[in-house]
Amino acid sequence: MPELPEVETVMRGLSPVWLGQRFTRVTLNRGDLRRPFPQDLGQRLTGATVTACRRRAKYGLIDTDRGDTLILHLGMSGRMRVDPEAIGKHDHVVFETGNGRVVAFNDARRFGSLDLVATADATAHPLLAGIGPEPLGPDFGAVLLTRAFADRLAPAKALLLDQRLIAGLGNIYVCEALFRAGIHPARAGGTVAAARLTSLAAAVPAVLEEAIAAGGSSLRDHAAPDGTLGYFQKAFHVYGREGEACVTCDTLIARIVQSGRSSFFCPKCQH
DNA sequence: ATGTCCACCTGCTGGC
DNA sequence: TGCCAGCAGGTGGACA
Repeated sequence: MPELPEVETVMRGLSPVWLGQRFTRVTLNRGDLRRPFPQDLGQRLTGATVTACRRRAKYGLIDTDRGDTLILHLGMSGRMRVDPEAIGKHDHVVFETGNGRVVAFNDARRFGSLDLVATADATAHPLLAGIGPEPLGPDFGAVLLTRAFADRLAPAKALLLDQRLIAGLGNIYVCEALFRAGIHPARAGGTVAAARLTSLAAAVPAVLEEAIAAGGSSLRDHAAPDGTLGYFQKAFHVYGREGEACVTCDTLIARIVQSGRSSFFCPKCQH
């Protein structure tokens, strides 16, 4: 479920459950996801109090008063289930806190990851070190996009998905932002007109903020930890709408495959 | 460096 | 009803 707005929704949902609370028990139901869990994960977390629930790109960061930061990535199918009725098949890690709440990190496909590092080292973590600016932060804008797209042969779609250039965008929001900016997903980055890059610089934060306000997009999964569903998928203009009418011009939305992933776009509105 | 492709997993859907 | 192909929100590493 997780692009930037979904991870943001998850961390906002986790915050009232965890902030100021002490982990009383951390149960590992397997030893790894994409990568092995740190050996001492449970030991280091148990007894520690949560001081912050943050997000960087598509990573959730949970700081503790012991100077550690839990870094979690939800992969494709990861969810944080709060107070589940029962522990299920893919509840790989279960966190219990002093307030009696239970949070299960559930991830059927196991593309997610979990690591625990010193808070001071968190931004230097190999997973986070190379990630580009936050699209909702002060460093994002037309200047950054212009630099990122200049002289590039790679399609606009691929550049926006590259986490080293911009943090947090995934397949859905790239498709939606490109539609809003009138840019064809297959257009080489270096050939996108300056005016469209300016549109894109506005479209990216706009679509992300609208999605966050809607609680993210729920396709197969629950977006928020408390089980409430995000509803931004109702506002998609192109994603998943192959063969349906463009909201602007009625032309049928098309789908192409780029690097093995679907891109949805309006053949008339996007150039 | 840049661009492309595949592997990593499980689950669901739609067509036959 | 059953089977199977195709598809799914991501990323890291291998390759030319």
